[in-house]
Amino acid sequence: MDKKALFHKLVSFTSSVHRVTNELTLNAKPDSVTQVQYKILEYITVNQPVTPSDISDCQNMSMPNTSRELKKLSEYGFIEKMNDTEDRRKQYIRLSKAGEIVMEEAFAMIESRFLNRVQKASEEDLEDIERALDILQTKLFHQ
Amino acid sequence: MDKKALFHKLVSFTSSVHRVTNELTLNAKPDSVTQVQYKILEYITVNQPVTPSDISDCQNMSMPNTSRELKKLSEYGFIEKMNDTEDRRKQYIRLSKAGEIVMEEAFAMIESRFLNRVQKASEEDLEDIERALDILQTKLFHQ
DNA sequence: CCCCTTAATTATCATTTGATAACTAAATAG
DNA sequence: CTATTTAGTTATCAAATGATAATTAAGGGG
Repeated sequence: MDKKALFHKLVSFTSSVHRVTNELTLNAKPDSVTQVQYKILEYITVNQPVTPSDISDCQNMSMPNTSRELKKLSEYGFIEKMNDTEDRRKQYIRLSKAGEIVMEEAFAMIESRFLNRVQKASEEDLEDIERALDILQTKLFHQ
Repeated sequence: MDKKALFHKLVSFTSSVHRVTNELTLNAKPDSVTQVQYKILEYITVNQPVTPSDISDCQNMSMPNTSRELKKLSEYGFIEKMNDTEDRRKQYIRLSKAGEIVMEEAFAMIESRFLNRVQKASEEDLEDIERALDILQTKLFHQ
């Protein structure tokens, strides 16, 4: 296998993924939060509960900036902070009820655009897509 | 096929793609350009020649901002603008020699990280990956 | 020709994001 | 018990990005 060719295929693939992700999520984000804040909310939604350090690592932003954005999200009422009972330096962050509602709305919009995109796909196509997602997830985009 | 389940699979998949892309491209970008400028260079690299309007559409940034960043990239000597001979409003943009060198370096770094990531993959795995990329590209992330 | 549209530019301003230093408080190692 | 490390915060500044209005120049339809 020509790994160089595979690499180039990956490059144009990721570029497509980014473009389509942009299309699907366009304006899905509520106006009340910025792009970075939305990314944080998305991360929390999928991984909650998370600590500020987790967010800092995974979104690669510095702790001070992470802390600032979390403070805003907390002020807007989209997240809740809880202290760890064992290590009192740590916090656990979850979506609040309002945060859940906001993210459900965003995801509903994204989902409807996704459905639109696969509208014409046959049952077989969908199964191919699912298999392909699984393969790439486990063999290439793991961890 | 449960499309809702497929959608959720897609969500975590795209999140993985973004995470891995971040890992692979971390610090690959030359310090001389900003994140947005690098994204533009990447887009030009893969799709050249492109017009400012193409860039504006695909990176969804406004024309004024696109124009500003292209001007900077041009001043830095990374791109070249050529006029369309038929429609003299249009421009075609390509990487300059310097731009090619810079992007080759960036891609070399990304590629070596990619190779590292698929180091342990068998020949069969690689073929699976390639097939999966093709399937998703044509059936889901097309256009 | 005139009007409307398209492609791109310039200028300007507000907002977001990134980076850094200095700090508090709790845990942990010696 | 002290020193160091870890988790998180606050404040502040600089830079990057986004948004908008006004402009130039060319193409296209009537």
